[in-house]
Amino acid sequence: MKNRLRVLRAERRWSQAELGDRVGVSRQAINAVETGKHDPSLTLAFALADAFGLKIEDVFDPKGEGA
Amino acid sequence: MKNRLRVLRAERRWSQAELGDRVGVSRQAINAVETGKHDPSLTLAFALADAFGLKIEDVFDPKGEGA
DNA sequence: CGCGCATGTCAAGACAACCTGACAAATCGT
DNA sequence: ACGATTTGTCAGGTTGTCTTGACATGCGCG
Repeated sequence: MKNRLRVLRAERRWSQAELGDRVGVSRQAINAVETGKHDPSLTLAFALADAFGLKIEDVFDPKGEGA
Repeated sequence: MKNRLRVLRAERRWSQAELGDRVGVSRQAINAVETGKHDPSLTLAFALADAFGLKIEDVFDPKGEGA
């Protein structure tokens, strides 16, 4: 599962810790998703998309090019 | 996490087992998501949305009214 | 009635997604 | 150079997602 967290976060100048606070998870959880170690839960994926004002499909990519 | 699986499945006349086959999980996993016992993984959520030709946001609702 | 199919549910287990707490290394501002 | 922040990572533990296998129920069909 690819994601655009690092870019989206950089655009807003948010640290991993700040994003974690905003969506209600630990900074380690953000790091693990961002570096591809975990896939997020659906709940967390919704929270992350919402934090950036985007759709899940605009943040996460299940493969390479889908939509 | 609410979802429209039962309706979408009924529209296509698919059993839980058939949907499970289509997305690559057991029928019990489909049942558990459909009856609200589990939230699906993000990977499964993408697979389910894809099976219906919809976006995740059109199948799952994190609460009541979001987008 | 007897059969097949769909659904709901339980149990036991494997593994993934989270947590807290800690430590090291790179970067940034002053 | 120094201190503060950020990121990456590890350990150990809890909870959630999914698996197989099993059993009961309801429903339509012959």
